[in-house]
Amino acid sequence: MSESPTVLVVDDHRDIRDLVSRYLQEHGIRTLLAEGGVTMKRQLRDHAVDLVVLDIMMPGDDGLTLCRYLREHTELPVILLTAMSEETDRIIGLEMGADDYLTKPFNPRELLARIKAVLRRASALPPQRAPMAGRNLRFDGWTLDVDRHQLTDPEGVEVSLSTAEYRLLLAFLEHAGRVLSRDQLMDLTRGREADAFDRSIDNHVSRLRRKMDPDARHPRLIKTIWGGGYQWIADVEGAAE
Amino acid sequence: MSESPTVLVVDDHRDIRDLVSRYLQEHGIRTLLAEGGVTMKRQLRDHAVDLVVLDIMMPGDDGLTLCRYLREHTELPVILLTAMSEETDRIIGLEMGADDYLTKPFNPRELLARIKAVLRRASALPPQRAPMAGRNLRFDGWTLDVDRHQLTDPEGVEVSLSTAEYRLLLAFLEHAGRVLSRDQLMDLTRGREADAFDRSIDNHVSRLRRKMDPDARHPRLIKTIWGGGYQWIADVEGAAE
DNA sequence: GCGTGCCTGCGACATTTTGCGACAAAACCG
DNA sequence: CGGTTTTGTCGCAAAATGTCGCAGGCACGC
Repeated sequence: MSESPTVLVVDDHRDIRDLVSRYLQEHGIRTLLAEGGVTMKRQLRDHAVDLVVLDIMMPGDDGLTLCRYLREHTELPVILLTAMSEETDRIIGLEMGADDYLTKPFNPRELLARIKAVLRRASALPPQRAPMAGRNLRFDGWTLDVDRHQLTDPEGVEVSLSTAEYRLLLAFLEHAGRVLSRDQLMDLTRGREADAFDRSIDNHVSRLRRKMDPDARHPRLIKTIWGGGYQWIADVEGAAE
Repeated sequence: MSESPTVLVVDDHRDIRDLVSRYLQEHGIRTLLAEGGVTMKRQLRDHAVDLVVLDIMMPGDDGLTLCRYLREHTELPVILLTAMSEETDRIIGLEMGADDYLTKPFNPRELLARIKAVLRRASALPPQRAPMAGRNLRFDGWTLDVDRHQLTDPEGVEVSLSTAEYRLLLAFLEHAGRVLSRDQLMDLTRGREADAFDRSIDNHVSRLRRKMDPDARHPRLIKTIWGGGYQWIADVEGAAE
């Protein structure tokens, strides 16, 4: 999904389709469009779709009918667009099992954030929590006490980590050697909603490096994979993998 | 659960679903809805649900049947909604293992309070087994005499604790190593309802730290988990876990 | 009943952690 | 080499936490 997910936008208003489509494409998401149920089904038949954005207020086959259709015939996640006041629609939509909804008028950025959040959840890394507990992890002279959230540098000095820094470090250690995208790191550290322009992972990596890996030219611990994310490059003793 | 718990509301009356859903969402709880058993099961299949609110008076698969289904197929906590006079249903419901019930007409605020209470309980902890009694707990040089509620510092000097401080300390010792949310700590120390802006736990932690763990930078006993709560990080001898 | 002292919760303010915009620096692309 | 994309990092503001002082409540002794 980090690649380029495909989203099918179903809405009878051309201007909305265009707006959404353009915005999503500008942010690395492939879009397919449909103005109603017939086109939607053809698109689904002809293309590999990762997620459907569905306006619930449409003539003909209305949105709820299509939502039910999607539920019954596919496994696709669905995000509904509902008119501001149509609480009822929203509620029915949630009953039908939509994964999220957005009320119109909506902020495209908000839509993108929801899309990414839903897709991230679908492609999350297998967690591997249990084996870590009760261990000390060692790498390049450093020691991380997993129970105490306590980090010790090669000279034995304790270095305090904030919660987010600790989680990020642990995510790296649990997946040492693997290239982790920002989305994956976001998932591993919180599962929080990622904004389109969320640079918080970069910030935390920066803060971690300042404490642990100050030579930016030749990182010994966290390597930047240009266009891909970050990678833990030091050997880790005591890790499960 | 501190995150944003998801509650599935199962009721055949749209107005009730509507009311409950809106109220809960306004207070930071995600809601999913179902008008009956079929939708309920689909929602459970498709989403991560933390708790189910179930109307017991429904046509078709009636509420008791669904409650039994939930008991047998899930570990989810259940709160029942019952009509005022249906004492029988209520009793049967509790016998079936519902975690709480509310009689209609109910106050949404009351429902929210019950939901929070049940979730707190559910997300916590092997309930305190009696074995603590009659023991002395030791950690980092300190000793807590559980029977006498008496604390002794590493030099053998007795340190007096107020009731709340003692309970808080015991809660930590009984769940050493675990991250405890403020809600959970509230439960463990009093079972009292946690207000949104209740900072009393923070205060008690602060007071405990002043007596026992004065170096805020490098706590040896109680660590703050930002956005999560507190965690006892010292080894405890004599504890059950 | 009345004062005294301790416990407790709350408001208020200080401090820390986080996330985000902005812009500089680096990497990539021809 | 210039132009574009991606990343590094700074500063700021919002959110969460730490902590102080105060006031109400309660127990106790007079």
